[in-house]
Amino acid sequence: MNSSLKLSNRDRAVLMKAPFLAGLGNSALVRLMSMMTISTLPARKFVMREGETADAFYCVLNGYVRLFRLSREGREADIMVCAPGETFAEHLLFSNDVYSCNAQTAEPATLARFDMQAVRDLAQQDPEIAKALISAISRHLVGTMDCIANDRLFTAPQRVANYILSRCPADGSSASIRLPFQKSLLAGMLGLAPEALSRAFSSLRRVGVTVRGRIIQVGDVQALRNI
Amino acid sequence: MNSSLKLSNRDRAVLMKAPFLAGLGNSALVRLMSMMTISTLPARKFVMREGETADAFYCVLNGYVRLFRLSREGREADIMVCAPGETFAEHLLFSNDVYSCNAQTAEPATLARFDMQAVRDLAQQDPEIAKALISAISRHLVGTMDCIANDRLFTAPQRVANYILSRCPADGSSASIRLPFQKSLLAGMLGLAPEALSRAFSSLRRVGVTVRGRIIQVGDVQALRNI
DNA sequence: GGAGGGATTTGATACCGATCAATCAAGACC
DNA sequence: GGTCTTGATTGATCGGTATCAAATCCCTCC
Repeated sequence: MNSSLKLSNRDRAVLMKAPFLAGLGNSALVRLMSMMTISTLPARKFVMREGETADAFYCVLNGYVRLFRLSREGREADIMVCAPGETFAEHLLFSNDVYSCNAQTAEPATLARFDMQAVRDLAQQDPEIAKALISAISRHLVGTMDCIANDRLFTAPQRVANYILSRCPADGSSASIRLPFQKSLLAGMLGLAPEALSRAFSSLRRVGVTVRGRIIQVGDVQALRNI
Repeated sequence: MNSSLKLSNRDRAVLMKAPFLAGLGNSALVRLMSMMTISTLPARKFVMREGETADAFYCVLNGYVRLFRLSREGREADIMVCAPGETFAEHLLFSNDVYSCNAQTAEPATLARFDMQAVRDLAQQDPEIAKALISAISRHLVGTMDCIANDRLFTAPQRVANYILSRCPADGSSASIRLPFQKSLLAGMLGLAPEALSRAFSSLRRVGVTVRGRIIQVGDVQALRNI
């Protein structure tokens, strides 16, 4: 792990466009950015562990981070996957608690780390930052509620179709998208074993979905909506 | 539906202890309470519907409210059940959006209604209220994350055992609890069909769980933890 | 461009929970 | 207290997904 205070231009651009920071004025932005630290991590590196005291939250600048919980027998359940621009664990800011899940990089990743105590103090003073926090946490809540509904309402092929559609341009009859990560990560996001994801893809062939490596081609977007 | 500005003493006590309001100082409290409206609703009454513009959020004062989403075929998936003292839909405060799920009273209920625009204005001025919102939304996020992990890690009997344990005093070898609502509501909360809940209860008999009506008796709390 | 190794796919099987149908218990209401 | 409606249980069956094992693919690194 390499830790520094300096941002690459690419990472800086991601950070400035991150939902958490995007709406902020210059002074709030400077104050937040002056207290953060940047670190570059290898794949499969733990960023936080269930039960540790929650003294920081993070913003993903590059790569993907997987939040998951472990059962007693060691089985893993993904709770959320964070893409570049997304924050995680910021909802523990005012709870003075421990992390309730593990976070692990799914691939080499760059993260910005924010000290809880420092941001807590800022948020108390600056209503703009408080609002940014509300927005970020609200966004996550919407995501997890969607996730519960998807898990409970839809089968594996339907969840996969929903995911593909969410990454397709809304218009057009055919589309081609590229997965930004491994299929096993997508499987976890959708609450599936990798084998089940694979079978779901192949069952979508009959509605015109072709998969080769990370490339997914959709023959008829509208047909996919009806699955 | 009966709408009024007046609170019963009982409802007032619930409101004052609600996590959302509990930490507030007197002036914030007065301002919030002066803008809310109280309504008493019969069972199975819709409070909000998926797709409607989100112009209010609510705090449950009495009864239970079920948040759920519908599939195209009309199947329902519960996303969250709100008990007295809990708020819902407050996470849409800064998103200017539509409700993303339906809310229905599970039994006769009393709710406090807060106008989004009015609270939004208050939250911008009063950091105390902003903090209360962060806490309320964060609490919900923790709940939904737990829900995802439970769904994905545990079988029906395990989820039921977890629920029972969450309502048992931590110490003691035996315990007796009373469900505060119908079993069908509990089934929905746990992502189960009512039949599956029933079977889960009966499978827990062999670890000393006895169910009669709404009364659940646990012979050995520790044994239940190992399931 | 080719080898090596991890990721993905495919097949066989088992388990879990949904669904449908029928019975049973329990409140609610008069 | 008896009827009547609604909620809960039980049984039988089916579909969906996990799991384990083996084969294959793809990507990365040289």
